[in-house]
Amino acid sequence: MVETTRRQEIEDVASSLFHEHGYSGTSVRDIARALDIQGASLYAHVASKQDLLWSIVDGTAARFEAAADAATINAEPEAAEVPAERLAALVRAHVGIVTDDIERASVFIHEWRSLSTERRAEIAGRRDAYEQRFREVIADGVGAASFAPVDPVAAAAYLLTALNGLVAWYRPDRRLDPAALADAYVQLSLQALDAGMRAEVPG
Amino acid sequence: MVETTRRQEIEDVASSLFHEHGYSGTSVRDIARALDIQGASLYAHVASKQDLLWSIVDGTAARFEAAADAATINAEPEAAEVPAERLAALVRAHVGIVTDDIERASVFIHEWRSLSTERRAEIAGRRDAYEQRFREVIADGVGAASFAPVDPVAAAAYLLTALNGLVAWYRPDRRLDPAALADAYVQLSLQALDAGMRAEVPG
DNA sequence: GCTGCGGCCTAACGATCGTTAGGTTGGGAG
DNA sequence: CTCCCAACCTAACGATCGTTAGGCCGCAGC
Repeated sequence: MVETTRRQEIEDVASSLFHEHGYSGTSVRDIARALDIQGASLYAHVASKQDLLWSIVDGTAARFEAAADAATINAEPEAAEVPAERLAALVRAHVGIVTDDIERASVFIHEWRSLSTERRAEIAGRRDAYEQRFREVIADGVGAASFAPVDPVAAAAYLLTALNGLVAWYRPDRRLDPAALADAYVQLSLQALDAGMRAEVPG
Repeated sequence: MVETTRRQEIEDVASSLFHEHGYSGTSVRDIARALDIQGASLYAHVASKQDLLWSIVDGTAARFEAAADAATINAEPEAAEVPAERLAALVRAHVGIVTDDIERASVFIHEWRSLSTERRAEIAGRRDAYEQRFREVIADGVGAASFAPVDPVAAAAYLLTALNGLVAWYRPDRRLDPAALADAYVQLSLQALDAGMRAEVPG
């Protein structure tokens, strides 16, 4: 059986509602109603509505970061030197986190702006550091002429917003399961940088 | 001199605030404060807060549709048959509308979910029809083997969310003006479908 | 059998929400 | 000079907001 604490249930329900109606579009009483309890009863488990948002955003940020860490480390040593391989691993990791829990990912991607000033600043920094990983791989690939010459900042933003856009349309179904989706998104992302044949015909 | 009605001013201010804090995160009194008037005074110009959102969303939807119409018509006749050219025109038109008024575009892209049920349904339909244009061009290109074999639904969603993602990060500056940005985004989008060399080496 | 406690309750607080009602002002048209 | 009308005002409405205070209940451990 699955051990699910009440706090986790609350965060699940909150993620779902924040995903559907946004943070300011969701009231504490809305969350409570979905759990069949009174609004005030939530405060036995949660310090504030902000605290709830922070738990979801911070936890999801950590999962993105951990997945990116794993993607850059676990590859075979020689693959770590090929920009296309490194980028493919980053894209696959990102898509994996998104499809694994669309609602939490959506809250992280869209609702972090509703955080308090200091927390919003922290998340902004962590997001920038995360995006920097993409910029560096792209810049490496451009430098090695295995990618087409593109502005790494614009290209990284292009790729990441495309991946994040998944939360706006993807729903798990049989026609396109998460594995096939990840394959398609890796293919599109590598091709966007004109990777693939370039690596084989240098000069 | 520019003829600016009070109603337009209000919509400008509302677009800016909806863009920054979201529809439910913005109060009528917030909008009024930015105009240096009282909240209740807004109702001399606006039927309701929802009406304001609808004006912005509906108007921006119309601008996207008109730009896509123009992009598919005004090209030279022979270019209209080349999927890569048609897609490039669609991408350039879309990026143009976004960069021309980031705030309104952002409200259209993100806040249409806050519309009332019937209006949300209408916009959902128009968005789907708009996305369908991308799907058809992609399917044509795949069928003609000028694009790599990809799922047109996933590819169209990938492209459109990448373009829409502009509102999350792009700010007009000198380093990357709208024209250069559009060029970069057209390049990335065409390459994502592996267009370009394929058209030259058929079979 | 008592204690502790997680989990939930009702009642209420001050603030803010979208919106309505009714009145005042200033400048342009007849 | 008079009239009109867009633009804005103050005051207030009922509803809902996030949150606090204080109490009740059932169950596990000593």
